[in-house]
Amino acid sequence: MTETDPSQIKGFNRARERAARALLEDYVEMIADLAAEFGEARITEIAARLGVAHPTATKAVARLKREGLAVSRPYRGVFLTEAGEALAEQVRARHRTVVALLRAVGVPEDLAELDAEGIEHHVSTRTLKAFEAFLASQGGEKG
Amino acid sequence: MTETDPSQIKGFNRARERAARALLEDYVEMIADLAAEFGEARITEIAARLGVAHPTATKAVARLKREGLAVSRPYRGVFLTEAGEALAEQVRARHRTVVALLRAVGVPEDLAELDAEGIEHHVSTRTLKAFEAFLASQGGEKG
DNA sequence: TGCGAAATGTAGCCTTGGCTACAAACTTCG
DNA sequence: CGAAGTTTGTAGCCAAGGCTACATTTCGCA
Ligand SMILES: [Mn+2]
Ligand SMILES: [Mn+2]
Ligand SMILES: [Mn+2]
Ligand SMILES: [Mn+2]
Repeated sequence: MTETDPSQIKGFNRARERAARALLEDYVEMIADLAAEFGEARITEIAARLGVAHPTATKAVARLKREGLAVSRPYRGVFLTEAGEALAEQVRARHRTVVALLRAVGVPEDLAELDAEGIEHHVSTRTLKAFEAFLASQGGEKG
Repeated sequence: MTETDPSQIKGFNRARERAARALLEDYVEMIADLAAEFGEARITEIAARLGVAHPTATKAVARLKREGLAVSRPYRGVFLTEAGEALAEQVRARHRTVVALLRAVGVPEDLAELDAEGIEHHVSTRTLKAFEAFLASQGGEKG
């Protein structure tokens, strides 16, 4: 009896892994936003928009660099590598889809945006596909 | 120009706060499960089901005790306080609703269960209400 | 041009949440 | 009843992600 359910463990482990990646994803997305707006992402601006102190942003960017997602030189802006750009695009698309799904099931826009910031990091690729299919069916039905 | 959007900061801050609570919530839910099944929750069993080493579970339980959610004596089982029970019930209900919503928009059952383990912690009360309303409307429509 | 303000870097601290290794207590059973 | 096995506790390590305080560099402008 009482065999520990492996799929339950899997769920917890996955949630932990995704939580660990969440920060990286938000930084990458933010850097892409700033690059689009100003041509470069400055540490101070990244920190301000994420609501953290600047040394916190510096540490996170160091981690991005270590993982090959960004590059930077001292006292200069931060730039995404190709891998970083690709991740940013994926993250941004997922964010949009999650917000759209929340809206589609009746969550008010402001709240959808707030909750999506956390939810998005736990939505797997296949679940995202399901969201897209659902949205397509809804869109077609009602216009 | 370029005023930092306060609602965006709010979203990131909220996601961070919720991520910090996620672990506590999973422990409380697990302890409630084990209490229902065995009458008490042992450290070894908690650790096994969450997929962590036992000292990790011990530390987390210490935090639960510090926050008034659980009690325990050395070499004995862990028990929830009234506050802990209340949180467990709330967490369990939210978990069910999140899974149901994912299923309702077309996510396969196994995947819904896996993704819900992470998503649930970022669903606010009002968003949960919206999910329930959506599910009720779906259920009524099709039976 | 150069000085003051702003941005960035760096040092060092804290908490959380992982881990391994080992010590101590409890339980089971011969 | 006591030895062996199981469970729990404890010590100590690590990385991530927060922070403040202070040093240094860059930038804007008088
Ligand atoms: Mn996010
Ligand atoms: Mn996002
Ligand atoms: Mn969970
Ligand atoms: Mn859960």
